Amino acid sequence: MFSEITMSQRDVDVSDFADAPRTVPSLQTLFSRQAVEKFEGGTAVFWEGDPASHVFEVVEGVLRVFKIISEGRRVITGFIYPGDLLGVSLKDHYLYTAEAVTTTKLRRFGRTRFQDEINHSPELRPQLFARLCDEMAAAQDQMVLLARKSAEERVASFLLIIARRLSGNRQAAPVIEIPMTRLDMADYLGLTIETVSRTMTKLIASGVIAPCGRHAVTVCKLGKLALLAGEADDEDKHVASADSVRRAVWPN
Amino acid sequence: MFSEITMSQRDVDVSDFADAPRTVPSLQTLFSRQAVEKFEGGTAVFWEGDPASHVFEVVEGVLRVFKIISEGRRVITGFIYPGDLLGVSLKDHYLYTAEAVTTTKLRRFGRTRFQDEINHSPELRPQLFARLCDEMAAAQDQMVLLARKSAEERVASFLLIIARRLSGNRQAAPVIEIPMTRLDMADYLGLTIETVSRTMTKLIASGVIAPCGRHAVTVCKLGKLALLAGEADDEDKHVASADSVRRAVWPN
DNA sequence: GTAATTTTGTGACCGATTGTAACAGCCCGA
DNA sequence: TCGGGCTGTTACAATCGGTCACAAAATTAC
Repeated sequence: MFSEITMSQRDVDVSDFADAPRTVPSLQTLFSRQAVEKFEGGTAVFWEGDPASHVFEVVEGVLRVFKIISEGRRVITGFIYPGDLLGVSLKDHYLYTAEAVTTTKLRRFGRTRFQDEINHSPELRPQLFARLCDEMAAAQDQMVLLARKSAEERVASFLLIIARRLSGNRQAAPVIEIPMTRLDMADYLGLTIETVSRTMTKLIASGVIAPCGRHAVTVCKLGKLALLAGEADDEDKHVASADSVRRAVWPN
Repeated sequence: MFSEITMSQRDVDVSDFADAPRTVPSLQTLFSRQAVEKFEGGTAVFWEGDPASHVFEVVEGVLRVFKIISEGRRVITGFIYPGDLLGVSLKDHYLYTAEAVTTTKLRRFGRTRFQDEINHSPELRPQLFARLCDEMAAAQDQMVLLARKSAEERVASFLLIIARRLSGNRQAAPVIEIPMTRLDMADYLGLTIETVSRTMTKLIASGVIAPCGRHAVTVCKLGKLALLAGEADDEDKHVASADSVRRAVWPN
């Protein structure tokens, strides 16, 4: 049984698929033969509790992945972008609902067949593993955000997260597309729409970002944004890693 | 590169190690040859940012795994119990600090050698995968807790979580040992020690739990506790899974 | 193209949780 | 056995974000 996981591509190079038809198999090549399916915005791909029959690769569009707890409280655990995998799981049932935010194109793969392919390929396995691990790291960052960050820090963090997603994961792009609604942002950040709205207004007023239509902003002061997001404590961490005194010794 | 993950045993049967010396290799057998190391309470096993040199198996005791963000804000992402793995990662550096809560006994394994063993064993791989997936599911539950649950729901959820850990994962034991401090609980639940204290007092006053020494409580009304934890919405989820109309069709 | 509906923005007020502080209880060593 | 330090508890005030209400803008429907 697989646990339910959503995996982002992150550091996997997509180019080796486009350029080299018969070199090292990648997770992209695995899906490339499958038909592309289209989901309109607001449509569910699968629901929490459904039998976990397939694994998906996002070709185009953005999805939200969420859980509902009693009486309309919703928690979005992540947004899924092109190149990401969706529904990778060892469990028999999906642990969350996946819904298209924008019109989305997906490729589908039978769960059992997917597992077989992964198990039999020494090249694919580490790729899947790396994605799992990245996903776990992202989940931990999200826990930090939800547990200890202020409303302003959360919104700033969110903007940085999607900025990095858009611009091939490195160096945030100047213009950030925000396809999701304020309610999506709120449910992702553990806030209300009003607070998200107010905080966005505040960030605009302080000149950190500038509105760019309804569903996009321009980042004016990237450094300030990163500072507001609470990412300014890297010195401590490097000191920690360099401090060999505090490191555990290996008696073996 | 591996992401940083902490893995719990959950549904892995430990007995096959004790009873059958030479049958299917398990993650336990992998570590069983390694020397046991002892860490006093409050001692760090490794620090966030340290080179990720080893993977650990907890033999005895409880550990906390946490990240620090600027000026003393700490987030505990998980507690590690006997049978759990610690520090499994594809990254070069640990993503969090691991510290003994109580006096702890660990077995250590070189990261590279661990990866090799996993890669070469078709039996071990799914076990590790299953743990990763369980860990991911737990992380998502934690996100739900931090994003949308009230102080009372969080504390109730916490009590249930550790109750299930203690009693072999099924059916909470009547007496729950709580080896961690209020500060640990607070940093795990995204609250302050005062709120944790007040909420515990409230749960005691309402007769849901009863104090049992300083670091343990007796669960008097398990059903009420589960209710307070916000776990009473399973009907909805089963309805969702049965409703095949809403399920995505497979055009292939 | 206009109306209906949804989404977003903004203000006033409210409430849960936090911060501050004082105190009580426990553990440990002197 | 007696402090000293740490952990935990309780009370009260402060605050951040939530709730409520409504207006404006955007999107969709007709």
